[in-house]
Amino acid sequence: MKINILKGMYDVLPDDAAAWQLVEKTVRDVCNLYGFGEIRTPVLEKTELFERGVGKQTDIVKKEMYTFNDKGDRSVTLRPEGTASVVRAYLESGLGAQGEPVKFFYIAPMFRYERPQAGRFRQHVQFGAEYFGIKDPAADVETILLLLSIYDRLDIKYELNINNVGCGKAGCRDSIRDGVKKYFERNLPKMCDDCRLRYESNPLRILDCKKESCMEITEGFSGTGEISCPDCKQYYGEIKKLLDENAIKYSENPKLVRGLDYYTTFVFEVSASGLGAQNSVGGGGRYDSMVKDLGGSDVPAVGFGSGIERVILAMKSRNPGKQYGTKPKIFVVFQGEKAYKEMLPVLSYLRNGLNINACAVFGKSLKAQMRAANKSGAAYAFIIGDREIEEGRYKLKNMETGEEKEIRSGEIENLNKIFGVSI
RNA sequence: GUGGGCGUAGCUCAGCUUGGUUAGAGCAUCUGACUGUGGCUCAGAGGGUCGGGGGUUCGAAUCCCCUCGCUCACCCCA
Repeated sequence: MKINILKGMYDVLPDDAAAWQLVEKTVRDVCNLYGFGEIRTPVLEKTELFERGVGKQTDIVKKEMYTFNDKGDRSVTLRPEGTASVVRAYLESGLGAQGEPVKFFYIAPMFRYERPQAGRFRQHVQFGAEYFGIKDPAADVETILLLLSIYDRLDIKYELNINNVGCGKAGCRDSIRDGVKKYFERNLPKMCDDCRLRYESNPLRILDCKKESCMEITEGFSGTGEISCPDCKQYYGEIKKLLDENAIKYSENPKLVRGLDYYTTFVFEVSASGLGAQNSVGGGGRYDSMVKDLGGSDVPAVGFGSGIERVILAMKSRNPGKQYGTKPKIFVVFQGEKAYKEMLPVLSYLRNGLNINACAVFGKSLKAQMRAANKSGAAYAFIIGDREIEEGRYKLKNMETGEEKEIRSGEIENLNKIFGVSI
């Protein structure tokens, strides 16, 4: 009986792995340039970490977590998002104790129990960055610059949306919530069932409703930022000014609300095309109260997360058919018993001695080996036959032009010079 | 959790409406033409529990019921 993969999971096969490696390398390179250090946290954490960090009222915590009891009867959860774990590690490591800013990045799998669809999985990999210890609009903008630099290098076309969702202080968020409720109060009978529920549980989410009837009503809403406290307004205004000064294009979306409760004042979302019904490749914002909520001191922070599957979808839709993998340089083919014995030593020498990407197949006729060489896309076929061995030479065939040249067996190390093979 | 679409060869699919020889095609694979040389062409070959179970029928890929899976969308997110 064949066992197949779990719903919402996928295997990355070699052809795709090349694209993954490119994304991962780009993330590491750019994060290093920006002074963010890699952090690797466990996949499994105490359930409470996410309940407190992400928020008990969020969909993620309420219905999407892979939660179970371990053998010690502790409730544990497969990480559904990156920030809470990083905050936990930040506190546990004591790296913030000197009061210096701390900058982390990660590339890590996340788990959410949802119904899969295009661009959405139960296990997906996010890269993200978290910037602790500085509350200054420049830090927010620098974080955005980091994310957009990665997208630029990967040749993704994107749009940046930003909003001010207010902070937790001095009734700021509360007044926004009240303002939203007040605005929708009269129209409530005309709105969808979901929104009527949201009105009580999480009024801000009404702004995000995609039902046409609700959107029409939302149209006239001034936006969350208008109602926020003076501090938030000022901070948000400075971010916009810095974005302008740094020539970062963005759209203000006064209705942008993120599904995670921990964001304060500034949120952003980056959208791209080619992701099915989804259009968000990455998002983030400021979360100035989470460190304290998780038992630390009052440390401000800003960060983002971005889904690698969606990044790759966006890359592919922008460059259809592009190959990210490498092809063998030399395909070694043989004919005869003596040649068979010489195969592995020759391959080893090409690979380990000359550092050439070399391949071969066994148990096939010469013709079949040549077919395999052709299919592999190798630049050269290196032909070893008993005849060649007796005469102390090999043949090297250019697979593109069909041209064949000879090389004496003692001079393989001169492949470069003799044939102009670029290695 | 809700709703639509789809499960036939390794892959992409036709056949199903109106049940009827050994279930097809393209691509891929293998072999040969070319006995030591790939791509192009031609000839041939292998490969199927028709997702699974039950029912109707002389007869089911085809009709009915159940079930499993995939997929897209909603909700929400990356």
